[in-house]
Formats: sequence, C-alpha cells, structure tokens
Amino acid sequence: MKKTNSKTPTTRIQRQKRLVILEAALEVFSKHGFRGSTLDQIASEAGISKPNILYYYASKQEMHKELIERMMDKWLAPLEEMNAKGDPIAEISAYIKRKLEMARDYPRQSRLFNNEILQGAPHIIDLLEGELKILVDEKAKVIANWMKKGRLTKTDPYHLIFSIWATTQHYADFDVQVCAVLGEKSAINHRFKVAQKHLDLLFVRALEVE
Amino acid sequence: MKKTNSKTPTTRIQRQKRLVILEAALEVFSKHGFRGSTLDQIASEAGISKPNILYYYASKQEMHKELIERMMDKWLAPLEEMNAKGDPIAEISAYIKRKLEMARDYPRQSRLFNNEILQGAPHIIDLLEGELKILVDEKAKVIANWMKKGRLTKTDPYHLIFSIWATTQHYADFDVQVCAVLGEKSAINHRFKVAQKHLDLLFVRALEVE
DNA sequence: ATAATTTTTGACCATTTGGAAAAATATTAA
DNA sequence: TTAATATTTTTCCAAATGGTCAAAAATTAT
Repeated sequence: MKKTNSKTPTTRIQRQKRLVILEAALEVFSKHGFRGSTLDQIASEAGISKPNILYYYASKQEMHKELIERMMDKWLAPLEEMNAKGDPIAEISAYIKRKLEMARDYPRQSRLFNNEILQGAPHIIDLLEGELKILVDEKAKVIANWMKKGRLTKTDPYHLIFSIWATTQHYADFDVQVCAVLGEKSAINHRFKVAQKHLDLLFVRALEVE
Repeated sequence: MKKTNSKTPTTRIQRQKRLVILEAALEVFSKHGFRGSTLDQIASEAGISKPNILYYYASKQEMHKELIERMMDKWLAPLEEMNAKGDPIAEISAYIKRKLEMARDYPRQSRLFNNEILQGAPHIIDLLEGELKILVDEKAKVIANWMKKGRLTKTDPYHLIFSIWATTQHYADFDVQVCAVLGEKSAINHRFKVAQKHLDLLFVRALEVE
C-alpha cells in the first residue's frame, strides 16, 4: 500500500488522477453544495469507483477543502492586481474585466464559492475575516484616496467593490437565469461581450469625474 | 384521520401550523438547498417531530414547492411595478430601492432562490423561461424606449436589469461575506443605508443624461 | 363525562450515504 | 519471470435519511 492522501502526490500520474477527481468533485459540489453532494455522484462523474476516490482523497471533506483552497487563491488574485499608482478609472475598469473573465472561464469555482457563502461560509469564515478583509481594507483605502483626490466620484469604496463582485459573479452564479431571460439567441461569447461593455459603461460613467 | 395535505388548509390553526413549518423549512432550505436539507433539521427547527411535519406536508418536495412558489411571487412584484409613464431615473431608482428592501427584509427567500438557481433551477426553469422572460422583455422594452428618447444613457437594458438584481441581492446572498469584510462596526440598518446611497449613486450617475 | 375526531409521536422500514477491508488486478523492480 | 508494490474494485457496514404506521395524547362534539 501507499499513502492514501497527503498534500503532495508523489508521481505525475497520481497528481493527474487527483486532478480528474477534483474536476468531477468541482462539477458536483458547485451544483449541490457540500451536504447535497454525494461520493457516488462524484465517482460517477469521474468515471471511477467510489472507493477509488477514497484512495486518493481520505474523505469528502478533504476534496472539498482542496477545492475551496484552490478557488480562494484564484478568487483573490484579481483584486490584488489593482494598482494604486495606476489611473483610477483604468484600474477599476481592468479589475471589472478580470473579474468578468473569471466568471466566464471559471463559473463552477464561482458557484462553489457562492454555495459556501450561502451555507454561512463554515470553511472559509476565518479567511474572509482575515486575509480577505485585510486585502479589501487596503484596496478600499486606495479607492478612497483616489476619491479624495477628486479622481473618482465619491461613494463608499467597500460597497463599490461589492457591486463589482456582485455584477460580475452574477454571470457565473445566475447563468441559468441569464440564459433563460436572454433566450437562445445569446451565445456565451456574445453574452459576455455585451456584459463587459455594459458593466464598463455602468461603472466608468458613474465614477468618472467630468 | 384527516387530509394530510392539500392546497387550502381548513382551519386557521392548521394554516398557522403549516406556516410554522414553512418558516422552519425556509430557514433550512435557504441555507443548505433542497438536497442538503433534511426533514430532521426542519423538524428540529420547527420544534416538532418529523412525522408531525409529514402530517401537514405530504413530502419534503411539497414543502419546497410551496416555498418556491411563494417566493417567486414576491420576487417578481418589484419589477412589475416599474412604470413606463413615470420618470425614467426615478423609476429605476425606486426599483433599486424596492429590490434592496427585499434583500433586507427577506434574505432567506433570496437565498432560497439563489440555491435553486445554482442547482440549475430544476423547479422553476419553466417560470424563468416563461413568466419571468415575458416580464423582463416587457420592461427591457420600456427601458430601451427611454434610452431611445434620450432620457437615459444607452446601454443594454437586459444587462442593466441583471446589474440591479445582482447588486441588490448580493446583500442577502453574500451577507456573511459583506459582514466579514465590513467587520462588526456595521449594524444592519446602517449597512443598508450606505448600500442604498451607493447603489443609487452608481446607477443614477451612470444612467443620467446631462 | 363520553365518544368521535384531530394532532402528535415513538417505533419502525427501505434506501442512501460516507467510508472500511480485503481481495483482485495492474504495474514496476529484480 | 517473479516478487514487490501500486491501483482498482467488489463486498460490506453503520449511520443517516425520507417516509410509514399504529398507538398515544389532545381536542372537540354530544
């Protein structure tokens, strides 16, 4: 026998297998949340047997934990990139673009996050109150500074950030609804192009100082 | 014995009991989604035994169905009120206010909806593609008309509506995150007052034609 | 009070669930 | 090839779950 779990899989084959499983787990967890997902579903999605999954991951929890961790890293990155030295409007515009691209390219991660929050963020509450809060505090200060200097219209920086999160993630989390309302006519690429243009207009026009 | 279910409970006591159960079910379903919720949880939340719940509701499904139906009615109302004859900016501003008040006053219903959408809207997809789409088509046309007349800045009316949905519901669905980031300092009343002001500024400034 | 009826619950059941054990099947090393 | 090792699956289990049923308790009607 070999180690049944562990943070760093030895061989590349093992790492790949773990990825296949994670992929399946993401598919299931993002739809049904932790409690609503079953190992059988994940196994079926991954095309292998249930005990085989437990050979690579010690438990359902462990899979979920790894998914959440990977997702949080991705999730925080776009905001970190926001640069205090840059042009305020351009920086915010670029941030929105990055966030929207994330919603387009990683919708399941977004839904996984959404699910976690809906359940009261049991696994990441510390992260939210710690790392995330610190990051947002910092960027809110940057934005507040831009506003003070008259380079941005004044509004609450925190709620501005919330608005950006909300509008961009909406296209991942509420995809079914967006598609239902827009009807078949809207291909994903076109949809996101229009969304991008709309959000840019919305935030830029609101924040621009004439 | 008596009827175990039925759309219209006979006595007032029965109607009240069903309400108590629905209330508990809402609490649980909104957090864990349909699959992740158990009758035991709901029973415990309601303070009665599991079989007693099934005396009033024939099944878990039936409870969920009634909750979803009640919620959808509430959910559609604010948009219906948007009036083509009114002043565009005032109408949109009022719509945002109504939606935000719903997020404040009925956060669990919002989360129930969020959960349903995350799971692919299995129970309401018809409603979304039917009733909701028709309503949004109609209101999008109204907004498009305002824009054509130069009374609102031009942008995609559908995505504008999505942005309003996203930003307002965010305060219900992502409450945990909002609170974590804002810290303890922010009481709910104050939080929503600031949110209201921010969203009003965001949308009004973006849409106003100078 | 007593009977009839409604409400509530404890005991139970079949199925599903997360997970363990061990046998069976690859794969690699010698 | 053969032994050692790594992987996969079949079988199983105890707990949890949605739901049933009949008996108990409470309520209402007479």
